Amino acid sequence: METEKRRPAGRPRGFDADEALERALLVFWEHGYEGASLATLTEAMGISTTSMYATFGNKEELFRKALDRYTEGPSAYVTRALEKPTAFDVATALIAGTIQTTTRPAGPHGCLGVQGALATGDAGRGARDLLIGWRDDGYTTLRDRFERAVDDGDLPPTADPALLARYVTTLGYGIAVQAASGIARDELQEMADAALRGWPLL
Amino acid sequence: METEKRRPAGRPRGFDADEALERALLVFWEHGYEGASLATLTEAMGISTTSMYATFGNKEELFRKALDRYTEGPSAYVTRALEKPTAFDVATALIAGTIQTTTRPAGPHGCLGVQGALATGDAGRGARDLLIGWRDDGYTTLRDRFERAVDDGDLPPTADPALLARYVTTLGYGIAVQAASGIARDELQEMADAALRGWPLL
DNA sequence: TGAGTTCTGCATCGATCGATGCGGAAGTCG
DNA sequence: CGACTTCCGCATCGATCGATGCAGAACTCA
Repeated sequence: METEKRRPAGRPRGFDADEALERALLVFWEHGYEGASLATLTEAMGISTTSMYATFGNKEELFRKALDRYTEGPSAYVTRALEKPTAFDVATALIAGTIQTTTRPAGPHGCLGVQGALATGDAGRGARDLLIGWRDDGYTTLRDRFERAVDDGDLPPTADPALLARYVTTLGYGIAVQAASGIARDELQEMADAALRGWPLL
Repeated sequence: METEKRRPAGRPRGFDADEALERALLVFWEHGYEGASLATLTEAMGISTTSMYATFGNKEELFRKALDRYTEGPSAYVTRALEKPTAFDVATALIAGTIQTTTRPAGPHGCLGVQGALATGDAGRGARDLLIGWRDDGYTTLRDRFERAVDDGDLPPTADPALLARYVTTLGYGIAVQAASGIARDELQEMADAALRGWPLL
């Protein structure tokens, strides 16, 4: 196979698409899908609307790609947390990661997966449904992880993986809302420590 | 004082302002501040934009009044919950009320105070800040209630009222997000029961 | 009845929304 | 070089945004 990177014919792109997407992600994260206008987005990305449409398709596709980048970037703590050895460690790392990510001193407060498009008009329905699916994927993955923990004997047989996953995600979404309101990181972490003290809620 | 209701001079209003506000509330609740256009609002209210502006001021004022109506209507369970005899009863009633209100079979799912304007553009900043204040008021009132519970000996002296209030509100916001995603009422209630099993988180 | 007040239907405002057409610039090829 | 491909700056599209001017309708007063 040709690993050789041949430059494609035609005029090369005058900007870094990855960096432009990162800028777009930050705008969507801070203002939400509907609150982020094309003008605001393209200005932050440093490109014209023409280049944006040529490179990313349209606003909804741009949002979709920004969400993917969010999942693999700021939200990568989720994947790492799921690999922790015990269910308790998973839950603890998940909540800690949520708090860290939603209260970064530099960068938007809150979670893109929550505030990106929670309630929208017709124009934002695509983004809203996309985020509903995104959140549901997170829940399902976490539930599966807890089911495995029951099978492994890490969690007692009486534990309810679906309930535990619902609890942890609920806590995470609630933290995201608190963070969007500007609540401090330390206060949220103290609360979260207490919230997981009764784990696994039996 | 004159209790006699004199009809004001001039042409009387051709619609019920209270009912129009209720309709507007439902639209804001479902689509959020930015997602609710004037056209959508006035169509649901059954009046013209002229009448809307004459009666309610502008879109932001309309939202403000809709939020007040929300507080005294669908969200009135908060006031009732705070009057419960014990802190545990307060927390339980608060969460149960949240679940009931955010998952009404008829009517929008979720909480206006959360999804009304969580992340917005410049145009929605007023509504966003209004809701931040609304949520903060709820937190403060709840914290005060828990402080009273400590003073009364209802909660142990080691209990942290601020932490408990932060926990209950976080749970409530998380439930609101789950409800906006369409999660069923029963599942949320089971989860909430388990979440309050460790009360008061010591 | 006539003066004064208020409400409403219609038309429309400038601004912004997301999205596109076009022609020239900037490259890779033979 | 000349042919071909791609990208970008500029202008602009129709639709919708929130908001208003105006004239007449509908009412209370004296």
